[in-house]
Amino acid sequence: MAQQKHVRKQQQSSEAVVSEILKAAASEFASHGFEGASTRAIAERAGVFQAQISYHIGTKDDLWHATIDWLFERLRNDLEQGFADQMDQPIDDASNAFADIIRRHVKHTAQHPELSRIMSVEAAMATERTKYLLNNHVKPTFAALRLIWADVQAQGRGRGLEADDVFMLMIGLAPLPFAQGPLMKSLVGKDRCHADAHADAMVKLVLG
Amino acid sequence: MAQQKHVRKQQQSSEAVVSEILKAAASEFASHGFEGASTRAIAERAGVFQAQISYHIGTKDDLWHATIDWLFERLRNDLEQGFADQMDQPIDDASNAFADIIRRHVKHTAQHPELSRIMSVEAAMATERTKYLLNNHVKPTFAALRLIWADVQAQGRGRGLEADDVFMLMIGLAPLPFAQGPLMKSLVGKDRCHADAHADAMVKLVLG
DNA sequence: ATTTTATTTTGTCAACTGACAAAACTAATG
DNA sequence: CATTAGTTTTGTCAGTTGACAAAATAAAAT
Repeated sequence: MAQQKHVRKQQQSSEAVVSEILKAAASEFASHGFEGASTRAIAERAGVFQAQISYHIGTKDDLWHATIDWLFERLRNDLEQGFADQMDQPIDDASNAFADIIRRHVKHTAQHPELSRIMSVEAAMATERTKYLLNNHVKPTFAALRLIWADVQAQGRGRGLEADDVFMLMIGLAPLPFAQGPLMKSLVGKDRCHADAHADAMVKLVLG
Repeated sequence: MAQQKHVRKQQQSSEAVVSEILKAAASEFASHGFEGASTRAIAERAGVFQAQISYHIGTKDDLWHATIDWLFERLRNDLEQGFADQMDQPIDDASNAFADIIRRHVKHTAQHPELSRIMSVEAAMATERTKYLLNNHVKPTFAALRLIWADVQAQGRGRGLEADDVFMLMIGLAPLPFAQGPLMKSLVGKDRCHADAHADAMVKLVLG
């Protein structure tokens, strides 16, 4: 029973450690919710000590906020290009631009379902965390989308849907096959869980 | 500091106690997930002692299963009438029958959002609990719906949607304004969170 | 009225949780 | 090299958790 002391790891850059922690935290928060996730499990998954979370980030609450910021930044980076394309030709073909955004969004939730999962867990609760999510990330993002959707409507496209309807579809329907994969895969045809197919279905539903 | 001893409660029927516990459990599981919910909080909310959960129901896992069974039974009771109507006139007007089911379902999720919340939390995880949910409740329910949807399609209705698409809409979209109320109410117009309006929107989306 | 059964109430336990202090170590700085 | 700052590792703490045993009480059965 030789007490195998931890061999001290080659010291990584601080950012690398933080990044590992955030990645692990996203995963754990997504699976178990804020209260069900344990900082110890997060640390273990990240391959670091629990105390390193305190050191690099702070409390569990701090960790949650840092994780959310990180996840939304990644989402924004993925959507950004769609927005940029739209800015170049604001009047021209808004519905194509919007279709592109939907596709990017679906693709993103397929590759990174954690954010959607965390949101759906938190959205039920009306805590300070929900407010943070809403005010700092969701509202600003949708404010931008609203402008584009107005252009879509001005083109006579969008099947008479209001912007709010579209938001609900994007929040609720886009991530469904991925964020709730284990349930969906057994319930519906698994082709429905492929990102491209689902994106096409979404575009068709929203834009006709 | 007179130690205020608990005055023993007038003994209730066993079923009444169990029912209080299940109601409280649904609420807590919905808000905090399986692992985040504590049996102590559930007991307190139900107005009973923690040990009474062990006595009447068993472990936390037993409690979760009992809660799910209870919630699904209530859902089935609410949908049942729609099914029954459909059975009486199997060929006649399937799309009206389906619209009725959608409306009942939306209404139910509005009045009792707990089940949808629990499902969306569990669906992410692929645990034994997810399997239980799926095999014992979700699959059987949707098997029945599938038959009716086939009739709808035979009538040339249903906007070309496949049964799987409709399931996804019902699982993901129907509960959205209620199960994720705190987020939705601040994001979209709050009229969108009224059961009837949302039911109409759902019917329109699915049946045109 | 006495015994038996059903339920409630109190109390305890080991395991786990978030937080942090202190020590040990590494890498940069002078 | 000596010092300092940055980071990792170990260890500890009070509070919470699920589970259950034991005692106390109520209701039912005899």
